[in-house]
Amino acid sequence: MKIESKITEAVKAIVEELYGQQVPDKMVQLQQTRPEFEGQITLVVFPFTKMSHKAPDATAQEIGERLVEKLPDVISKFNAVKGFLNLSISSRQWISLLQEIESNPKFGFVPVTDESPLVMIEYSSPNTNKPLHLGHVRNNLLGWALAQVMEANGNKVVKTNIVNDRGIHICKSMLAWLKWGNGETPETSGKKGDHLIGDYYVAFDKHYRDEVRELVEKGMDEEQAKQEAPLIKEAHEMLVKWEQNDPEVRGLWKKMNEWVYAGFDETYKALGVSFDKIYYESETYLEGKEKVEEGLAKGFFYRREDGSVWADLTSEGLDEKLLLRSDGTSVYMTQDIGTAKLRFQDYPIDKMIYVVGNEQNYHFQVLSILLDKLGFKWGKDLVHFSYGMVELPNGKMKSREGTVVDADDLIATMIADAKELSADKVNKLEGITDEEAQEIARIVGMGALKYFILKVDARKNMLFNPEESIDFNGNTGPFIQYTYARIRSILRKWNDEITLDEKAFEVELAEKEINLIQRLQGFEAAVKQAGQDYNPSCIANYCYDLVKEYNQFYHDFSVLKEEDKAKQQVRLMLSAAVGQVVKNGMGLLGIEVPERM
RNA sequence: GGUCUGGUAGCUCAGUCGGAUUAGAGCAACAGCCUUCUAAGCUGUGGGUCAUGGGUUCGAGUCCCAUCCGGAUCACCA
Repeated sequence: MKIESKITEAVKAIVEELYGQQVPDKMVQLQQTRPEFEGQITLVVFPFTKMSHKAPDATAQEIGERLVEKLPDVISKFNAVKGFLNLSISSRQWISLLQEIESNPKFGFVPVTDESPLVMIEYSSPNTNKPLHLGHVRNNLLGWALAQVMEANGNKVVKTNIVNDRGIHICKSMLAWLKWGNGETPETSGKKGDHLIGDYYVAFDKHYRDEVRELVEKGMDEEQAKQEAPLIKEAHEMLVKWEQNDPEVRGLWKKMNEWVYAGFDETYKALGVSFDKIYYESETYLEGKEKVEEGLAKGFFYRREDGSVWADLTSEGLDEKLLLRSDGTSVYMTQDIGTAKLRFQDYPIDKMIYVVGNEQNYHFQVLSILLDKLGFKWGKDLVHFSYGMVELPNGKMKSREGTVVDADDLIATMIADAKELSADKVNKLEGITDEEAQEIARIVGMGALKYFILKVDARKNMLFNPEESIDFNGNTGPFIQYTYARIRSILRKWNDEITLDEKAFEVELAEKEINLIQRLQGFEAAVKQAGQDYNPSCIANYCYDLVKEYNQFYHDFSVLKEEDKAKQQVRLMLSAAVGQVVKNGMGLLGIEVPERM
């Protein structure tokens, strides 16, 4: 049993004895004692002063005396400062706690059982007309990390992806390829499939803008020119053919999408993300209509004179929302309803989490209400895991202006940088093969990228400076990985020494060591909080704080050889436990930790 | 304009449920530390009106209200 739980229970009993009142757990506020005071755990007694009718310090004194009587093995002494009751915990307690942490490889995780709720997480959700960029990277990393966190909190997790594989944007790429592609394929061009298609999308846009400009020069209104340009008309014709299942168009569409998927798979693999179930919009986009008709029949929605179907959400404080166009075709919202329907057929979903940018906050607010009205039990409290945009120093990323950061380029750059950096430190890594060096560079480069993105609060917009932002010093992934590698190095040399005997329990622990154990214990809370707030960033910051504290401690470690055996064992155990927790924490973020670097 | 969201050091970011006369990291600047398990590290110095004003209370960066500034969104686009 955790030390804090023991204390919490004892305090509750004492308060009842002394003041005759039962108090809830959360009224017993325990925190780490400030370094300038004696003790390790502090009870905040202010909440109890109203019951005791005594001054804060008198109340603290009173509770302290009873605590020592009640838990003599746990609390060695106490002191009261104002309303703060500082408790000194015996070394024996700390060391057995350490032992618990070290011996449990799943420390901090709640096991998943048959009764666990099923959480579905949708993330990534790319369009198939262009390669992934930095914004997608943030989405993918957050989605993956969140899936890990939810699982660590004892949920069954299904990771899903809805691929937007149809629509006018795909037709643009297809058309451009037909016109100017000369049958180019990923094989003949040597380009990754998604980049190849992306290039044709750009080509379309360029020619299209030329056409629009020409029309405007001839005196046409710009809005009209955008509608009338031959290329866009042709693209629309292609879309109509696609919807009519024209074999030729469908064949081309299929072929080009396969190229894109092959490209995406490479990027996903490099990012270390995967999915349990992929949905394609081409297969789900018609599904929503049925549900809308159902809602119409039940009177949730209404039809206007022109035939379009709307939901009136003004009573919810929102606007009216279009669900079916006047020509009967579906819109974005309808498709999401359809996808929800299919998903619920496939899985007994208890909770649905959508990892989608904050630009769609309104959309998901509406979707939640609509799904609820349509009878999805998880609709009302679906979670829109809404993350902020990634900004560049000169503003936002805009594909049209060429200010996007391509995911594949970024990954390659990070790994190359890591390799270059480690080349300077090559003296440390004598005797490793090129393959090993490459693998370490991959782990470190990706670690830097992932940590950089995940350490920031997901909700906030973040700034990404390609030149300066990613650093391998300071609060970074490599710093944490480096510490892990050093711990592994220590353990490789000393591993046999970790066999805690009875004598070790008598070791007097230094302040720093106790702080570290307390921090290790805090991992559980960090995981729990990340699950509650749907926010992986607190895990990242936890890992950093832990490693930072360990690193400071590490400098006193050199006396190890001269220390007595028992103290060595405790310290090695402490290192092992830190390594373990770091590995668990980074694992939740999808960041690998290297054995050496 | 309505709704949502953010504002903490020159820059990028933490800050748990409201807790301790002194709000933390990193980067950048300056000064130290490599015969001892990895210096991608450690130690020190300087740098703050927690946007502004009010309120709630034993106590506010944290909660409430107002104001200022930024961002998103409010399509028969996805």
